[in-house]
Amino acid sequence: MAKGLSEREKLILSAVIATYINGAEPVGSRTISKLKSVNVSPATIRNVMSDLEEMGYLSQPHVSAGRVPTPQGLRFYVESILEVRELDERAKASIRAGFQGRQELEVREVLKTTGRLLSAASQQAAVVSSPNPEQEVFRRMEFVLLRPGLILVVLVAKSGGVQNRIIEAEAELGQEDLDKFTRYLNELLADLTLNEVRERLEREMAREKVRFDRVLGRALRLGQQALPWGESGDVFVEGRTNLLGAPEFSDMARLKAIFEAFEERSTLLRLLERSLSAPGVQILMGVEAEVAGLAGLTAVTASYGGDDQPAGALGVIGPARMDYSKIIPIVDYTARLVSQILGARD
Amino acid sequence: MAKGLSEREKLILSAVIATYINGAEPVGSRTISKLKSVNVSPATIRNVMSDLEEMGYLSQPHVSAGRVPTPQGLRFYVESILEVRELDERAKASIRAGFQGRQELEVREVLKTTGRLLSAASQQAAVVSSPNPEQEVFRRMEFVLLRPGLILVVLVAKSGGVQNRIIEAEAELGQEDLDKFTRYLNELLADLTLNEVRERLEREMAREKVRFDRVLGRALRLGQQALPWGESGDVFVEGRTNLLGAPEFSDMARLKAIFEAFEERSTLLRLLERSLSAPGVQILMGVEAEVAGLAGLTAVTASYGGDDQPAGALGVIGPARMDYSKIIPIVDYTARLVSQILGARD
DNA sequence: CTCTGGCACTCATTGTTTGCAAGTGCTGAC
DNA sequence: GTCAGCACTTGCAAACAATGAGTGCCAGAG
Repeated sequence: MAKGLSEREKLILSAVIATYINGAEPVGSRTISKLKSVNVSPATIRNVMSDLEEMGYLSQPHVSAGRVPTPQGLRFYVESILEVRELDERAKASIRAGFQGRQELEVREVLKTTGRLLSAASQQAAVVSSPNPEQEVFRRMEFVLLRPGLILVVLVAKSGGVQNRIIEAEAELGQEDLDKFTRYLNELLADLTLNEVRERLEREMAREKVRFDRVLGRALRLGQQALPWGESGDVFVEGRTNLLGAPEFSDMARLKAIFEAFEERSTLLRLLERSLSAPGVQILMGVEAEVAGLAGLTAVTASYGGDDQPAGALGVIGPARMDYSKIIPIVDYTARLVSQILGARD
Repeated sequence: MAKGLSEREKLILSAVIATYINGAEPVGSRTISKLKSVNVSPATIRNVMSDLEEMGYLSQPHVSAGRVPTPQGLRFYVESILEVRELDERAKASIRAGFQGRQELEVREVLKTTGRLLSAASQQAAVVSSPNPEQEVFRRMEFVLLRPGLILVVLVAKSGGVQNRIIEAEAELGQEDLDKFTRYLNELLADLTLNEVRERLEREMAREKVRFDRVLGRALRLGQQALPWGESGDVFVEGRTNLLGAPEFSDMARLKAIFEAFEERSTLLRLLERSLSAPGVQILMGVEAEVAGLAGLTAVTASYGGDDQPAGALGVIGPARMDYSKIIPIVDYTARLVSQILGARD
């Protein structure tokens, strides 16, 4: 990317962006010249700004307004100029504190808490996806008879994640049968990933068919019914109200579109999945290409879980105009923390 | 309540309210006089309106604007004039259809679906509270060892409701011990309500102390830890975006207050709890007294579960200006439907 | 006694004009 | 290359008039 910016140009681009970030208004040359880090006259700044505009990093809403960074300008700023400092200890402590006493919670609760902390720390909306069920390691499966023909299955992963579902079955099965099934399946499937569980069930069913063992066959069939087949994971969204303050969302129609986009779990999920492939913090600017309603917003995301095999992802969504130098380390730190908390369970 | 309204006054009050409901704007005498159900001149209507204003049922935003119903006017209308017709079969069918194939879902899923259907049918925000855990009937309890000292407890109610939590325990407990506990407790607690479970556990603990049986004592202690102590139920909120369309929420600050109020589960819960005591549909107008952020909104709620012993409540929250003749039967029908679906499991 | 047409009056709203402030681009001097 | 100065553009706010919706009241008809 065009490293061809002079130090002065970088300085002024940063200044414009920084000022824009906490003002949400076009910034003019005079404003910049008054900053103490800048020691040139407004006229000079105008010249530089004009150059930057030609390069596509700034733009003017109208002729006699100040400049506003373009998405491209922001991207360049984030990638080439911004230096991400470590999160200061106080902020870290405050995030950690939010998890205090929560280590013993169920995975879903941990992720919800994560969302809350993330949105509180960033003052933006936060999204957290639940771990990919395919990678979970089987811990235990339990059948509970609710009434004849209706069975509650509880599937526990090693991470502490729990999935419940209710399935139908032959009416004559009693709780004792189910207990037998439970013991059999738990033995058979111990310590496999869900993918392996699936395979193992298939294999065993083929085998049982040969041996013609009715009881075990039934158990295996129930086991199969209980698995989450191609079910996509959950997404937790927290802190949407943080977006309501921002002046760029004073337009009702737009706001509505944004909130509706947040209801669409599947698109959010796809958005988060993008950051599973790469390590570290990812920044998606102007999410417009992907998600209709989120046009003009920016997502800062990171994956959690193992670096090699990430389980899920989390992130922050807000106006393109957000304080990246603060938010990037927040997302980064939170992702590490979540990895650590969930990781401690394996 | 002042039944002292003449037929004509009632007619005009209804007309004003009906017009206001789908216009959101002050309505004037001429507008009313043009309705075909009204056969008097604007001047007469003005006189009547003036009387109604004196009685506190209408008010004028400013001298030369039309009239707007006051909360008192709306209340009178709903209580004394409005006749709630049965929901038409098509609307019923459409709600029922939403539950199709969902009967087998876990309680939480049923309630979430309920919220979605309710908000879709009413075009307002919907709230649904989960059944009061105290009244649930114990079905089964299961301990799963996640790692030494950390135990996942799965508590299944007869209704199919599941509660998971993770508790700490002595590190030396193995899964076999836990299985023993499970069998013992499930036997001991079968078919009790959670309240009774609590008592039973206390009693048994006192007894075991005398008998000094370490193992069973431990089991009982674990059982106690697993119970939801004074945990308030969940509230599901759906369809908040429906509120974004309404013109009365174009004010940003107000909107923010409203959305923040929706985040406050406990206040919503308190709101819903009010309708547990009375049967049928309840209407809370201008929820302001109770919940700060929801000022000027109206809640239409009903309880579900048994009539004598309601389990939870659900409702719709929207601007005071909502189509009560449509919404009341929707809430009513949905509540019955949910009662039926969840009831079928006992 | 009730209803209604007519009329004067009140105000929010809308459109227009005008002045102001912010900001730019350009030019010419250092 | 830097910068002061100046002419020019444009959004925005204030001021003002015109518009129109709606009311209250009065006097006359039924």
